[in-house]
Amino acid sequence: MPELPEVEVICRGIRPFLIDRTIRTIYHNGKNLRHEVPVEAMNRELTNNRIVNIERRAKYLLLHFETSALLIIHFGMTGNLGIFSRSSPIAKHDHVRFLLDNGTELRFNDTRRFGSIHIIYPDEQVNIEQVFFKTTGPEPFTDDFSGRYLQKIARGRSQPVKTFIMTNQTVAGIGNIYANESLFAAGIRPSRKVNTISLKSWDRLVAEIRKVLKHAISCGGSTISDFVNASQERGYFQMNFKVYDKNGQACTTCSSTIKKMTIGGRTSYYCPNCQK
DNA sequence: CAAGTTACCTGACGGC
DNA sequence: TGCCGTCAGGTAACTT
Repeated sequence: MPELPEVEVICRGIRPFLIDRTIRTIYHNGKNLRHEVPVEAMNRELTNNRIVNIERRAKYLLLHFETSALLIIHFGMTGNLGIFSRSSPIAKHDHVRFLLDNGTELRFNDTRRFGSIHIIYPDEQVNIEQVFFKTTGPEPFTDDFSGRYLQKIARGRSQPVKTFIMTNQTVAGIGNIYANESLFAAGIRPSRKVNTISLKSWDRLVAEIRKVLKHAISCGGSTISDFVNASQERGYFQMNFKVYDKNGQACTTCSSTIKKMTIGGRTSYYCPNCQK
């Protein structure tokens, strides 16, 4: 579920419930995620520690603590965070729960367990960008993400553009849904080789990626099956999908039939008339 | 090195 | 009703 817009929605949703709250107890159901859950380290570093800031970087959520300890959470395909009262029933796949000083709990739920939780120690006063995010590309909304930048790193490569923009080294946060939707908005076929794309098209793609992501955030993200924000409300950007999961349907622009193909192992959708 | 493939895990769905 | 194959928002470790 969570691409950049959904992680941003999670971030904005939990922030008001967590800033200046102190963690009292951490519970783990024993199941590992993509990596081993750092239970010992979390207990030691985060118990009785106050959350001072929460931010998103790429598809990760960063919780900053008073001691400078940092909790980094990735959501994989099905991960999510929610705020619950301590007494509300524990859901299946609630793997980690953080009991706060006001009796509420932050719960990490992840059906498929492709998510991950990392902890960065306060004494590791390293630049997180140069360590944890050293291979992560620019955020889509910053100035270093530009048509010129994409053209430069695409030089000498023959990858399909969809795979290229879904690679987090190229740009952070774009997954399968928003790659498909952005390429439609920019009029570029997902299978198009990156070394055949003009600067003008790269510029247009950058602009459309920003537009699509911002629109999705304003809609509370996309809920395909079960994504909800911190208050258990569904997103509705799926109402605005133009091509994603629209195989066989009429293009909203030209009425041509939307096609489906597999690129880099991921299902891709496009309008054969609007996207060249 | 770039690019393509596979594995990780659970659940939903369609066909038989 | 149930069994089986396929597919799903991601990513990293493989192989080619």
